[in-house]
Amino acid sequence: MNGESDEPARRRLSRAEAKARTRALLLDAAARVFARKGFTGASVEEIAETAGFSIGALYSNFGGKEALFLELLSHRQTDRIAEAAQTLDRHEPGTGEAAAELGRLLLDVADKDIDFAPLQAEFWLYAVRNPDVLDAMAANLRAPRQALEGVISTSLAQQGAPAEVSAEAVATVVAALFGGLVRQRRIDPASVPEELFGQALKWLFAGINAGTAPAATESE
Amino acid sequence: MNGESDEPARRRLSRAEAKARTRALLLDAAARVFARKGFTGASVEEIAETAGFSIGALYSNFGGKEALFLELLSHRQTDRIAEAAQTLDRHEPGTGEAAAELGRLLLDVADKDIDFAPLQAEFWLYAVRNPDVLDAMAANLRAPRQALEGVISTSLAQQGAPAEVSAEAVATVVAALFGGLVRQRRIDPASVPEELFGQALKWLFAGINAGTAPAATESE
DNA sequence: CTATTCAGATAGGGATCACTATGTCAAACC
DNA sequence: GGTTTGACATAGTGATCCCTATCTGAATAG
Repeated sequence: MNGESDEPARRRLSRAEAKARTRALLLDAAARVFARKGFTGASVEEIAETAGFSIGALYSNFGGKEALFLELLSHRQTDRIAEAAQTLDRHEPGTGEAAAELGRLLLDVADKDIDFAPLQAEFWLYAVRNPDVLDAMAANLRAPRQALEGVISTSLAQQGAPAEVSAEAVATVVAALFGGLVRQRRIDPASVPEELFGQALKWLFAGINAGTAPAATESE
Repeated sequence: MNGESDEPARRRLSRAEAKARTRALLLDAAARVFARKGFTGASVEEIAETAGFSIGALYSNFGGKEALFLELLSHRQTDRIAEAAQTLDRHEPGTGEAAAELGRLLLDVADKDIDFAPLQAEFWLYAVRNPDVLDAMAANLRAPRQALEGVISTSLAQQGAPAEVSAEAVATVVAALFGGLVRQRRIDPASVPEELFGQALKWLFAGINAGTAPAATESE
């Protein structure tokens, strides 16, 4: 956009910089307020106030409450899944290291980032209630899901898992388990100790490999 | 068609019977509307109208919108978990029969009972946002969770699983996986085929049994 | 049959909400 | 330096919502 912007020491923010900053602050505030009050429960006034701006600033940067929410839905949805994929990439799954690190990740998501899970739940509810948004959401999720799938596919090959085992299926199971455990931990933390997620993954991968040799009752 | 329990041949409903009927109809309508619009998004007018009554009828039977919601939260929360436990009780887990039946149960919950998962999500969000309700919800979930735990405990013993494996942990994993897969199927049905839940459980239980012999790096 | 009770209907009040019209002041431009 | 532009603030509007006060008519009681 700008051709001659090489000035390092700029004390005052330019117009575009200031606008970008307010946009980002409004998005952060919106994420917090939507997570705490829900989409319908959140008011644009509270969002603007939380960000330190007025309602006018919000409507100057976004089309409205729904547009602001959809912006979050599109861009803040999938960070944590990619994180899990990277963690699995660094260590081989089925080992104690990967299990321990994934346990820590689950605690981070469930306990530290307390707005994350409720916001995801709001996204899911909104998508389920608005079919057009649902398609967009499924499309957004496909990329990080495939990243996870790739990592899992590699691991399965390394471990000598049966060829019939679909990496996509395993990725879906891992993601569903992660989300389910995060939610359960918010209700009853004691029932989801730090090691549980890693332990479950150990069981899962061990079971996949164990399925190679023995004659199963079913042929699929 | 008359109830033979009390007075035979009563064509008109007594006062108490009519009131109980109205209450039940209002609760059904509330479950539908809350699931489709969310707690804040649902209006008492729409709930009353859906049930075929007026706003006055609603306030004559319940303390208000929140009381109505909490009544649902307390009584309609845990039916499906108990169902899963019964299914697991009829067949041994790890077998094809149990897997197939649980797959069918998941499809029922995800596809047929389209209001179930959104309503559960609303319950979860409300509980997360209201700590006192959260405790009550955790207490409500404990009973069916222990039923599931009991079934799993028996199965683990039958299969000769390692003694260190906690039935509570496995029950938590199974429940979290179930919920996670139901939600994922609502977003992208193709990614959660009918057999996936049963397949994942097969893997899980096979992995638990496989874990008997080898020396694990961790021990707790 | 008359009186009483009460489930449910109706109407309205007070508050909140999303959004808009308009104003203001500093940055960008000539 | 004067003009224009545009980011953000302020005030107001119509709609909606939860809840309450009041009313009606039928089921119960005497």
